[in-house]
Amino acid sequence: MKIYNTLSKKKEEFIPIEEGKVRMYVCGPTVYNLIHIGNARPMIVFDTVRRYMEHKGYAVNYVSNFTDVDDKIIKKAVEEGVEASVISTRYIAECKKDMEALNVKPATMHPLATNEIGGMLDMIRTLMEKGYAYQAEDGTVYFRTRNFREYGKLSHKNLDDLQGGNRSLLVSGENQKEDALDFVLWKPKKEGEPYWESPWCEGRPGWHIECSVMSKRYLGDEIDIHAGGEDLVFPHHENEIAQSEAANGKTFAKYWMHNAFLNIDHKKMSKSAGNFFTVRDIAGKYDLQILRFFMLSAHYRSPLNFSSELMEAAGNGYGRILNSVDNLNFLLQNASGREMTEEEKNLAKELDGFTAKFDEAMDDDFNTADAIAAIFELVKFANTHAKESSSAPFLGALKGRIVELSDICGLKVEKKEELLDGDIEELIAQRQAARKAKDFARADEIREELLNKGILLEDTREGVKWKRV
RNA sequence: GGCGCAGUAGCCAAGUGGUAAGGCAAUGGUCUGCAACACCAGUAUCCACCGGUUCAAAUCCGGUCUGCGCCUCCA
Repeated sequence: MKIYNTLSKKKEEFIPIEEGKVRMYVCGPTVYNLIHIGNARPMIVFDTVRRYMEHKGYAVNYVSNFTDVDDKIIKKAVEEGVEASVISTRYIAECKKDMEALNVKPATMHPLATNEIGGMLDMIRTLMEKGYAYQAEDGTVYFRTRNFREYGKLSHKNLDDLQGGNRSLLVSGENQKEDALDFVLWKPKKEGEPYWESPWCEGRPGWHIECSVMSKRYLGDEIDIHAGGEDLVFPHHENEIAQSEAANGKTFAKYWMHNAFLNIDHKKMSKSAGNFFTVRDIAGKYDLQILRFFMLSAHYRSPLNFSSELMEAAGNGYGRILNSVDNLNFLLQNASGREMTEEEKNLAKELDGFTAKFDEAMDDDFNTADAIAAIFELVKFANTHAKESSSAPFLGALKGRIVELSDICGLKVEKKEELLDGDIEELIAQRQAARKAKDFARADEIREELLNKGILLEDTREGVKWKRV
């Protein structure tokens, strides 16, 4: 299995630190509002990475935080006149609802920054003892960036270039810093803000320290994979590396994975530009499984544009898979339980070819677009070979394989059993009678009536099928 | 200004040295009372443009144009 590592800018063979186990940390959202569809991309992508690794037999310890102390949360709390924790608790609950609807598995552990303050104080203390941090007059604790020799190794930036780019910082009043590149580990509280006691001042942690601490606590000093959106490469992940490696004296993470952005009108989403959708907005218009399918239909390291046209197309494509499974279920209802014929046995053997293509795609840095192509080829194979006369074991094998591969992508392809209302069954029977009597006008009238109730009829060789639309 | 990514059919999107996957849309056909679903068929002599390397390039190198991202909170 190969993974593109931002650190080396190359695809590298994945070798876990501990055989059979994967320790993985994914930076989670700041919970000051409903999550937007851009937040959903890393959730979906890295959930799929996790599912594939589990499919390959790894025990994955997957940790993803919620940042629940932050300026934006405090601002919202002030606006509503409530405690910051009221805001964060509310949006963590809403985020979990969205994740479930996206079929994103809960992490092994979802730590909260505010529960980890003690660990942050310990790490900051260690950094100060080692000379990597210092306290300014106002109590702020800064990381001494120049002391970490490898600073810039992830984002491939040169310290002097950064110095130039940040020139404005030097004159913006942060002159208590020794160096413009230094970043905050701990900052003093402002009036009305949540705060914690510390050896330096009553205050709260900087943004970067929480991930270093939570990763260390739940996964250890060295982990296999650290992941997040590409905008986190600098400064967030770069700073995490500096803090963790300076404090622990060990390599922080072996593989760094970053997803590209989800764009709207080929531009990054932003509230000010007005091109901004929450996951909840989209859920009102589409099944969120379609959003998941849409995101996996492109490579995670490529920018992906979002539009209603593309969602329609994705919905149609995803519907093709659902339709195939639905058809197999329909055939299975009356299929013979006899053994597979020789011909069926030979066809069943071909199923492994689709799995091989799927695995090959996923092994190559999680090429979900290619993996989904393999599922489509499998769907076509199933549609071509599944017949009314097929045996139940054969049909079951076809369906099982589609469901298995789709499930690795986190795509639900089997509809729940739904019972028809007695009225609707009666209408279908009336339409069949009308058709038999060649009263097609009446038959079409009934079909139209059912369509208006959201029931779409299909007359197949095997009988009348229906589905909700 | 510095660093980096991308440009493949109407649309989306794989493919990174050996002669263009897959999906959506559209067309013709089979099936159907008609539809829908499904299946079959054809559909890019060519991968932004210009030059170069090679027996061979969409794939490597150089340049041009265009779009985007990071350097500041951000998935």
